[in-house]
Amino acid sequence: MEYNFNEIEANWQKYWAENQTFKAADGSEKPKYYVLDMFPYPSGAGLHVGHPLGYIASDIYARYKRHQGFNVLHPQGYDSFGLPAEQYAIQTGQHPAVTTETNIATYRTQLDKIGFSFDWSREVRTSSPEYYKWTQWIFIQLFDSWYNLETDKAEDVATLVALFKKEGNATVKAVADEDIEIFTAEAWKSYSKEEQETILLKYRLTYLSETEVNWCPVLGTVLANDEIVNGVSERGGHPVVRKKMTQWSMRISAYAQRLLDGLEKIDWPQPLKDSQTNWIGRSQGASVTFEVHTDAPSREVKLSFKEIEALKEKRTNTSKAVSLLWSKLRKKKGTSKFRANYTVGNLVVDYICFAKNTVVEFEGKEDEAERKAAFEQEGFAIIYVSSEEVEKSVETVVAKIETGLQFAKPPVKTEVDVISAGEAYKIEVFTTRPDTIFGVTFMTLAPEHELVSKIVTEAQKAEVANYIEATAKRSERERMADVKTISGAFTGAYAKHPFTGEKIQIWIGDYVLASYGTGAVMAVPCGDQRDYDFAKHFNIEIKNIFEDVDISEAACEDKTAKIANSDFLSGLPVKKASKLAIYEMEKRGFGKGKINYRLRDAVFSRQRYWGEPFPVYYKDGLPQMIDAKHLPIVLPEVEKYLPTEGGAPPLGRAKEWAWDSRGKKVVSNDKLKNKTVYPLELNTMPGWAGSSWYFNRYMDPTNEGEFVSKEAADYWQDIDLYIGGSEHATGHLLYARFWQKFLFDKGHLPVDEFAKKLINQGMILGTSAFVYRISPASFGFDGKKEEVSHFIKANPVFISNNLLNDLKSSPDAIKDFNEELKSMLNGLFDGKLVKVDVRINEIQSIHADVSLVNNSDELDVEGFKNHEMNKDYREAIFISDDERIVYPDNDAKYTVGREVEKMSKSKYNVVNPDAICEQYGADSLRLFEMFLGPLEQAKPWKTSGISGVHSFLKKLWKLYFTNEVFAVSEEKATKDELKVLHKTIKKVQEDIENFSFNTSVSTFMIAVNDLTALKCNKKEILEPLLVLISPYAPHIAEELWSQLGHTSSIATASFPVFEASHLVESTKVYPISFNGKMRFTLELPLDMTKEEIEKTVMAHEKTIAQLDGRAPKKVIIVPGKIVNLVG
RNA sequence: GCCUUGGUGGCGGAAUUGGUAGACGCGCUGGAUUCAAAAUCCAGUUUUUUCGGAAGUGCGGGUUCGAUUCCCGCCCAAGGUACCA
Repeated sequence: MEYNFNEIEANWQKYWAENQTFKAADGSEKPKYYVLDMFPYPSGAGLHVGHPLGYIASDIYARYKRHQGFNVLHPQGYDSFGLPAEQYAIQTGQHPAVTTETNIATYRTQLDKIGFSFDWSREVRTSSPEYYKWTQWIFIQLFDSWYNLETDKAEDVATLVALFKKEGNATVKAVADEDIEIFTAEAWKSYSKEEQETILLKYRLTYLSETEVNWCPVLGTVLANDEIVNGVSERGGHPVVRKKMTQWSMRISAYAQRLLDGLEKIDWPQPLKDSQTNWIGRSQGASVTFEVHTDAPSREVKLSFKEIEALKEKRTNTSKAVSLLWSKLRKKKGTSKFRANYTVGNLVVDYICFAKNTVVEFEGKEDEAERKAAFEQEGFAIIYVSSEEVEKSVETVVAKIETGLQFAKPPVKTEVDVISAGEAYKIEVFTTRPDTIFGVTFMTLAPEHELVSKIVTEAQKAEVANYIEATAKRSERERMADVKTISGAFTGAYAKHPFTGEKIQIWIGDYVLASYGTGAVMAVPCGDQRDYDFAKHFNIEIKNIFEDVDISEAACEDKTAKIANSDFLSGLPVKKASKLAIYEMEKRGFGKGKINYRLRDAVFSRQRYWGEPFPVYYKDGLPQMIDAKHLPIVLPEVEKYLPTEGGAPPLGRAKEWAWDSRGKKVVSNDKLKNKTVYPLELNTMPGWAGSSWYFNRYMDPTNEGEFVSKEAADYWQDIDLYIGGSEHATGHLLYARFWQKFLFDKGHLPVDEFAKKLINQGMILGTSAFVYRISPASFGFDGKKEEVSHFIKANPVFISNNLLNDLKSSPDAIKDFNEELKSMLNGLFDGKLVKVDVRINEIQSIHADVSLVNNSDELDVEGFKNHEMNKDYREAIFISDDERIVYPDNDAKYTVGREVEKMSKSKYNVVNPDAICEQYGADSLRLFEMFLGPLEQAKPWKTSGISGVHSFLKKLWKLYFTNEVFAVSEEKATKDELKVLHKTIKKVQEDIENFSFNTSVSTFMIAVNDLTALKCNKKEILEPLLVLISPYAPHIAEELWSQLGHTSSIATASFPVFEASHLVESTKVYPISFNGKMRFTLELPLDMTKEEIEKTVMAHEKTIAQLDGRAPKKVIIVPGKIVNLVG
């Protein structure tokens, strides 16, 4: 009987579908195992051989786990919202749902042909309303939650409101917007509902905000950072600009630390973990606040930091009163704002109010008279208070100060400006090197920094404005490409060094990014190369604060250098100095330890049609959630899929897109004039919304009451093995982890990481084929110009790859070839050709369809000429390797050039799995894809190799047949046969568990070769062999299994058990090596002692020959392994 | 630049904790079978060689009786990331 794979495979695929062989049972007694592939986006192009690679691997694992007795969940579905269907809709008017449906059908047919053991009863599609109902529900949950840093998890907004009611927001530790104002419980209660809502929006895990987004005008939508490559859109390569828009955002930054920590407990590939780690970008350091002087201050501090400290120490024993009074004064705002411990001249005042030019001093200092004179000279009024009166009644003292202030003069502006501290600006910076604070010699702000316009001096205004304009003009892309050029402008303003009080110039420069940290840096030129370059370029002071380090050429970024010239930090190593610096900053109130993350909140709005609608309507400009029981809010119909003329998203075209809050349903826009009808959100959700939780839906795919039931989630828990591409590292895989953690926090899921183990399958690359066209300019014709160009156009000349390589190798070869070619072509061109001058660098490479090339790289020339994409080459002339013109009736061969590239339609290197299944069978395809190489590695596809695995299957088949008749013997297996079987069991089991599928294919080949050589047809061997092979080649295994007389699927058989006893040997073929090099082998009994081995080896003739009379210095014998003689 | 992964025949790739480098397959060469082709089977296939052997896993060192494997320094390729303070 023939191995008729087409028939066998079709039969078994039908059997599996009809019998639901791979349906996963809920709540089974068996242990669970969840194997998942990243679900595909069903594109119009269908599958190519690269797509199933991961699916085959996971299928092998799933089938293996079933043989091991696990209840395996191995589902599949479609990530069916997406841009291509929408763009197709824009071009053709075809509804994306229709396109998607068609594409899914194609995918399903293709997938079915490969024989996957998917449980299709659990299929999900992100674009189906039954599914996105729950995506919308999760969105509402996020809206209803805030992140409590106290408990370090997401909580219901109700708990936040309760806190506000009780104690205001000063004590609440939450991840929230930056611009939160502090309010008391009373204030909260007094706010209107709208005001309260506006405040709450700043705390919610999904929130509306005016965000600068990546707007792509051509696509008419916002793009995520990972959708932009080199400054242009990933899809289509269109330009991208920054634009401010009101958008939904996800507060993923709240989870930055937990996303980082979680990586430690999951078994994911290191490169993937690393890219998530980099993406989150945690850096530890300090945030430091610098005060700004808008011009050179007259009251420049002349004291060193130590002196100031000494002065403070000297103050009379009033600390209790001092702090008590400060606790009241510090709360004052506006023109009666006070500062403590500020310096005026050489003195440290107790409190100072710059707006009113008044100082408040405690009585009883020994140098009181001196101080009084000094303050008055500087133009300050003085209010004296005593410790006793403060301790008696601090309120009275505050009242007294307030009265005093009323009579105080406003500050006099003198020629040299005073510190305008009443309107003092503060610049907050983030640094990872607080230890280098004494090396700060200037500050740099991003040109977009909001303070720039406020602090710039008159004199510098023009220059700064020019610079800002120049940088704004340059696109993000240009700025990135041009890293070398140093540019910047001086603002004219100065900051005060918080420790030394020294004047520090404030610059702006585009090397500082507005989007990272605070958009401002403290520049330490001696310790940071960019600051160093900037300082050198603009001639700014570079202060060396490192011990014994030469910084005349470059900054010292070495973290082992000791700090010097840094007051109290001098002599300390980096780590200690950092800690101490932070400690001091915190003590003095201008800085604190801080952890900064690069991870930004994720923009969640897309101006597209084909995505999940938001369950949101707007009332008085504030977003309102639609109650969960009215979900799903179904995507409305539109007549066109483009943005509206007014620039609103496509949903702005929908006629039925308003929410009737009384009727609780979506109604026509006409009803908007009614009081209870409100406009619905026009944006849709991004592609990652649906894919961030789908793995949980497979656990309970048809549940209408919950996104997943508690029982299902408790049973299935998480994915045990997740297989997919590494391109999702910072997109899908990060967002999905975020949602999982959120849903875990809210008690909806039992685990906070969704996939225990993840494997990235490598990409299968295409092997493109090239033909080489000689440039038309190489030919000279005798005739009119038009005739010439016509000739060249009609008759392109191609030379073969081998010929091209010959020509490349020597200039003489080209000369000869020119003559040869001229005479050859003149035969065709009636002698009109007068000149041939081939230039190698002008030869054009053109992709040829790989299906036209055979295994020896020879092109089907006629096929190429008739290919639908090669209309211009119908009359082309092909020159073969041996310099002949290729005709169908001669045997001249044209070889193509080969290059490995990404598989893509435009490169004509796509190989379709259907054709392979048709020609060799699905089992061959499956084996071959695994045999290509290690799963995680990128590897080129070469169809030629498939014959190897195909003939292996034929050999396997033959083992079960004698003279074309199925014949398996019941006889007992021999020792040798059992050895082959058990060697195979051991190796295959190890390989599967290590995901080393390529090596198990060769193990099967060895086994079948060995058994063929042994002429083995024993059931005892051949039956378990089928179970071993069935995960890889399930169709042939099922067929032979049933021929053996089994009535149930081989999927129910248990995996053969390895018995070591079959592999026990009595002898060992020892490699005998000399100085570590194997020279010959010697078979010796394993029970020989070291001494006996040495004696036998030394007596051997080859040993004597090798040693050539010398005695070995040393003899190393590892029994059972090796003998090594050292000479 | 930084991070990660890799570098082994003509090609895809094996080599489990340091112990016979090149398994298995493709391709190629020769042979058998055939009217012929396909299919199938057999032998050979790292390089070099004076046919004894010798060299050999990107390069240069090191540890070891012994290194593709471990350590140090470099080169190259692929992927990620980027004025990240």
